[in-house]
Amino acid sequence: MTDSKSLSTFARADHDHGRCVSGALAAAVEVCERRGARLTELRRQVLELVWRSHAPQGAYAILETLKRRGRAAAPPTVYRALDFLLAQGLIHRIESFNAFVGCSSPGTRHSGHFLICNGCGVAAEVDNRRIGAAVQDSAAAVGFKVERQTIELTGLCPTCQDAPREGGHAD
Amino acid sequence: MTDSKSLSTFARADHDHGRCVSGALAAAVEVCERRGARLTELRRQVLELVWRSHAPQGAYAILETLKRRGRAAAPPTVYRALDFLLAQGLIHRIESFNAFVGCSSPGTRHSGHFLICNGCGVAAEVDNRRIGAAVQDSAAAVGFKVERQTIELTGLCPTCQDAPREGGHAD
DNA sequence: TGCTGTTATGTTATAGTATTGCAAAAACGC
DNA sequence: GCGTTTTTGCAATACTATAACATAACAGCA
Repeated sequence: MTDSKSLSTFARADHDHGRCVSGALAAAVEVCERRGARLTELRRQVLELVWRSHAPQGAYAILETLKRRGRAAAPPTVYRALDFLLAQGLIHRIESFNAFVGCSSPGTRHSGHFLICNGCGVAAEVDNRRIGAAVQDSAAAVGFKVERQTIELTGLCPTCQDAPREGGHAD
Repeated sequence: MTDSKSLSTFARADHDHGRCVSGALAAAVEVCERRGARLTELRRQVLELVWRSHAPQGAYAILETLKRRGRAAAPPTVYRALDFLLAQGLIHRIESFNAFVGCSSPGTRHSGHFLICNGCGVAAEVDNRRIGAAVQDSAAAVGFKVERQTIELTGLCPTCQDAPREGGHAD
């Protein structure tokens, strides 16, 4: 009996990740189209790299990969693309890791709450009304007006609890 | 009708901050004594500087102030002192600001949840059972074992809502 | 007191993360 | 096509954090 919903459950290593990526790209095209925002080739590539894994990716890791793929780039190039994607709600920033992860339900209204596994590095986005309600309540009690929520829970996912040494970092 | 408790409400600019500082230092002495941890002069100074304001302080700001007070220091000096204070639960790290703030109830069991004002920069620590419960619940629903919580809500404190342009950053 | 193991601090260098400022190029509206 | 706006390229620099090794301070004890 819970009203929590896992938007992207902890993916097993053997899941078909290609579908995650293509789904995310398709959703991004759709969202940007609807808003008249320009999903340029660079931005599309960066989004794809963020989605490379369910583990949050650092900006410089993305930069390196871009370069290896033949696209000359400097830090601002990547950060600007990331800023765009953040603004469109296509990715989230994980503050406690200085890294970025794909949004599992772009276009819908939600504040990202994350479960991040210390074993495999995967970040799962959850949407739980009770968290949002408790948070709003707590803030309202002291007259605080919330603009942005950063809720990041680190720990161990089910798989890594069972096999603490086998999880391996999902890169 | 709420079970939330503000550990350090949004302090008015005119509050007697000296009492905040001396109280925090006294509590730190007591906590360290009890645990056989060594609150050295350097660590005491750094703790005092973290408590300089209710706005989170960056490591390099602390470093600069230390230097200006005649204590030669390099980054590792400050970071090591901060690590010690974190380990003793005397300060908290605000991930979304890369900064540190004094713990308002050192020695007691709690996971720091913060309300951070974009106007004056002040961070207030709140302890709300419902947030903790909702969070645990949400994690348990997918079999996740939480080790650490990062909960940071940014927005506007009551004062800065009333006078959006007068708040001024509390340094 | 002096020895010794441990903890804390000093110091230099470097790694990692992010932004500023300005110039060139591409896309858009007309 | 032409002027405007947006995006990207590029170089420099700012900000945040740690590694590695040397020295100093401290605690317990012979």
